[in-house]
Amino acid sequence: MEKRKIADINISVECVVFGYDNNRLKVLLIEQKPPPNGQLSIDSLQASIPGDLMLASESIDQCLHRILKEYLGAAPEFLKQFHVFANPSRMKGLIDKDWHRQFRSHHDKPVIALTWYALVQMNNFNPEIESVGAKAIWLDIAKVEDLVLDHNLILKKAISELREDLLHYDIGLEILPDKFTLSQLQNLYEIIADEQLDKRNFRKMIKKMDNLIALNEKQQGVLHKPAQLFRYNKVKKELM
Amino acid sequence: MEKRKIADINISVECVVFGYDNNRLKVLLIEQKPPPNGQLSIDSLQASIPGDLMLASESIDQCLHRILKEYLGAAPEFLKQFHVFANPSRMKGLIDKDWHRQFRSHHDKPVIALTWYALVQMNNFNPEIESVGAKAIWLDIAKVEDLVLDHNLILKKAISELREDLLHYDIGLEILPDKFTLSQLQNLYEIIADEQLDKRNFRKMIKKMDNLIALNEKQQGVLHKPAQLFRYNKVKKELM
DNA sequence: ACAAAAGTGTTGGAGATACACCCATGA
DNA sequence: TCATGGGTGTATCTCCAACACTTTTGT
Repeated sequence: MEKRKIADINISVECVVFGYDNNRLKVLLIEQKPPPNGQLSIDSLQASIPGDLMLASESIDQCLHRILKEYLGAAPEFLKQFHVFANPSRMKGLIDKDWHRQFRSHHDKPVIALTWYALVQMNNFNPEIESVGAKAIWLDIAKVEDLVLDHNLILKKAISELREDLLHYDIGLEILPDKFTLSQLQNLYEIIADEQLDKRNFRKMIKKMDNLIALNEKQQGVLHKPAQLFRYNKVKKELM
Repeated sequence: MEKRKIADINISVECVVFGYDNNRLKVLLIEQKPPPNGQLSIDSLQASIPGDLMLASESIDQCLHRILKEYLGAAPEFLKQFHVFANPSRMKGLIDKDWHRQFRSHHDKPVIALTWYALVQMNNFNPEIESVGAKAIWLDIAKVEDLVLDHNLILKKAISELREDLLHYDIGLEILPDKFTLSQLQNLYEIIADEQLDKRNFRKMIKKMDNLIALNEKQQGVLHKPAQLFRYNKVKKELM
């Protein structure tokens, strides 16, 4: 084989984590804290999607789980890889390069990002704690502003992937609290599908699911007729 | 940031190229020729999917196009990225390692494969020529045997991806010759979907496509009633 | 005339859509 | 008693699936 120079690049793993609370679809974002040594040239710190470069000691999967452990405390059950971001211009601007040097690596190697999205029940995870050097926050997806690098694009693509997956997986099982009302479930579907649904038709549709269980229990403390609570009968499904 | 060792890996780009001929779905495979210096420890050379490591001088896209140029002579119009193969065991066996050292790189770094599939009109490409050090052949997908590394898995995943995409893209437009009969089109759909279709229902379905044009032309030299020929009205579609 | 594939419509059923009123609770 | 969201059934329409015979050509 002729002599040739193989590309020297880094791999990053990024995971868009979705949660649901108070009738809003939320995404987990990381705000880095400026380091004490103060070498930082970035004025206003933009938030990022949880992620990191893959380390020499780990596989892709291990890297993904390390990231989730760090920011969520544990790995969610629902994880799906959805895209590769390899556009050379994804880390072009000076601010992006500063951010990357500061929080990821001093190398200037190109980075190819492998991206997953995760669905979590927000009450089972408590990332509101501040971890070392970073703060995790849940933000309404409608209120996300400028993120670092191409993370807005990654988020956008994750949402569109989630939308496509809406009818293929039991999204509600993964993201709703253990007990929920049918209106909550419908609201979740409406947010993800980005369209209004007819209440009666929606109920006909979801009542075909045989893993949806009606409980002998009702909402409490609401200003109207209390809704019946439901839960999912959790059956493990295989993801690819 | 603490000191930490970033993973040192290589990226490979692999492209499963599908063609259609004589009522058979075909895939382009590469048979490497043993090099003259004879350092090869591999007895029977297995075929591989066209691909290569990404080089330092190129982007992912450039790498993909270099590979397609080398084996096809040109880049197909339809290209879709479909998966990332990063399982550490994908290059585990001794034969795999030998093959990789011989034809890809002497490094023993882990390789993450980014995979595309392509659809081509076989009569517009002529890869039957022998390029330097390798021979390209079209093989009926039903007759593919052992490939190198995890390329059987990559092919299998490509086929299942193609199957899922069958109803979302005009597969026939990309892969059939310019003029074709409705029976050819139906046969193509049947091979990909792996099920028999009803002729009348199929025609009802595909005649909804407004980019399918009936020609004033018929098949020639067949032993039965000659079929009408059709073509697609090519309208550029955007892939993601 | 025969062999071989081309070409062509209708019907029934399932599933999706559209739509409006009464109910239970807390304030 | 009022405000709020919870809960329910029917009629229509659209789409899909099943199904068989006639036509045109070459030999």
